[in-house]
Amino acid sequence: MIDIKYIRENPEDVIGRLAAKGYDAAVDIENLLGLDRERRTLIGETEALKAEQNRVTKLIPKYKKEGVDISPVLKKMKELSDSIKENEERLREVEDRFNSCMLVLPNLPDPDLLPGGKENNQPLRYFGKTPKFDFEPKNHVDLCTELGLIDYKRGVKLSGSGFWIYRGLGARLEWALLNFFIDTHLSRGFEFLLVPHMLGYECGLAAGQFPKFKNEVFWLEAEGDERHRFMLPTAETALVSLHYDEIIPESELPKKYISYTPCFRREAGSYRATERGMVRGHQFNKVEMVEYTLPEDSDRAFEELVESAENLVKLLGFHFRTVKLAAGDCSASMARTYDIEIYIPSMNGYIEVSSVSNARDYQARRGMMRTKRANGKIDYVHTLNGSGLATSRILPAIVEQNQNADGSVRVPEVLQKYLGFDLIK
RNA sequence: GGAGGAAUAGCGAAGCGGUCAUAACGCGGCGGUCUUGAAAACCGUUUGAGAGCAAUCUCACGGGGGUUCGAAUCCCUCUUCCUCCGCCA
Repeated sequence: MIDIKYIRENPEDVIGRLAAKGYDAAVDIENLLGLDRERRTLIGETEALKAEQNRVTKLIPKYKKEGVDISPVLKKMKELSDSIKENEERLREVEDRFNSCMLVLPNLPDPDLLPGGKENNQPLRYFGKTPKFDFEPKNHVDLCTELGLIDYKRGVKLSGSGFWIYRGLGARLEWALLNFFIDTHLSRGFEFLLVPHMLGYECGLAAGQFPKFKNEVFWLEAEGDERHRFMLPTAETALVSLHYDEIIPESELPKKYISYTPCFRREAGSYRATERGMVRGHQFNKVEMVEYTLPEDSDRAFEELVESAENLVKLLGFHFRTVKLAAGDCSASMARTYDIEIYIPSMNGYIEVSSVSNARDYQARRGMMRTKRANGKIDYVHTLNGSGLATSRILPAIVEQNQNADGSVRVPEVLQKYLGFDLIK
């Protein structure tokens, strides 16, 4: 959520910055400010009525004691009570509309981002060298199938399109990757959490994924179950809701968390050849990093998170690049995002393996996540998140970038201690 | 699944239709007095949200609704926790 006070005082700036995200907010903002005025007027009126009600209510027992006839007072009070109820009903209606307007407004992008979409993303730095092959390299789907790492057919048999099964060395490679990620994060001071894989609605709301992406997740329905639960689309949803409605003492910040979870997404997988295989599925494994910081520390924390993600890809020995996203390519909740993109030979291009973002106070406002300063002042915290990493694109990259002419695949050095061998054949 | 009980500030807990939510009382935290320092003792202080330039006002006793002039207190409903019984990997 954007600060309503900021919107009130700088509507032009808000409209301009959201335009950079490709979001035309002019009508929304005008509408919102109208509702805001209406809302505040109603609050003022209602509170004056309530103050009067409270004042007289305190006098009634006194009157009773003195034996005064209070029936005319009670009659007036009944009228007062009725008009308060009437006002409150109107207020609730206005506030409902106001809140839904507030909730759909995306976060403001940082001013230094280029406006526009993907085409304006800026690569910041490159690592490693483009792999060269003196043979015709195979794509990861063929490699994984031939080496028996992934069983695509039976995954589809069990659950339908968009699911696969890791088996044998493939399952071990997957597990080794996850352990490597977790161990590396642990050495950098993250706390490791294993969270529920199904979450209540308010988690998605705080993270900023709902109401917009309500239809992008898998909902669970059970007879007689009042609680609306969904399979989490990323551990970010859980980790960002961890401190929902809490005030964290300044001394406990920053909080640095990682979690491993499968991620469940409905997004219809593309059938383009370039996105075959495990690049986009309904379920994939990911280690997620989430950090809560003081507002003034979030820029530094952001650079650290980017570096944490880069470090993993670097240690795996990949050729990759880090890209600063244009405003329009950042997701709705985020003020800035850097993607780490890895080179996939069969696509002759880069695909995202990690996305690191700073939400600033956008998620904190939605989830009432605050900090109390040593001097007693209460501030919203900043939340940041980044994948560190999703395996579904790392494993294809490993088999493609590390393939040999005979169809075998070299195991990255950092994974060898988890697997106990250096070649998959 | 069945039967009971409970939810009040950081924690424990009192209040059970109005004069105790400016939330008693206790613990903890913070500041101070005393002390070479500490402990003890004593004194003070310690929830958050919203409206308003401000004075000030409003809201919150697990969530939501209702009864009433007035609800922490009565009623309905949901959630969570505890005790007992049943079932179960």
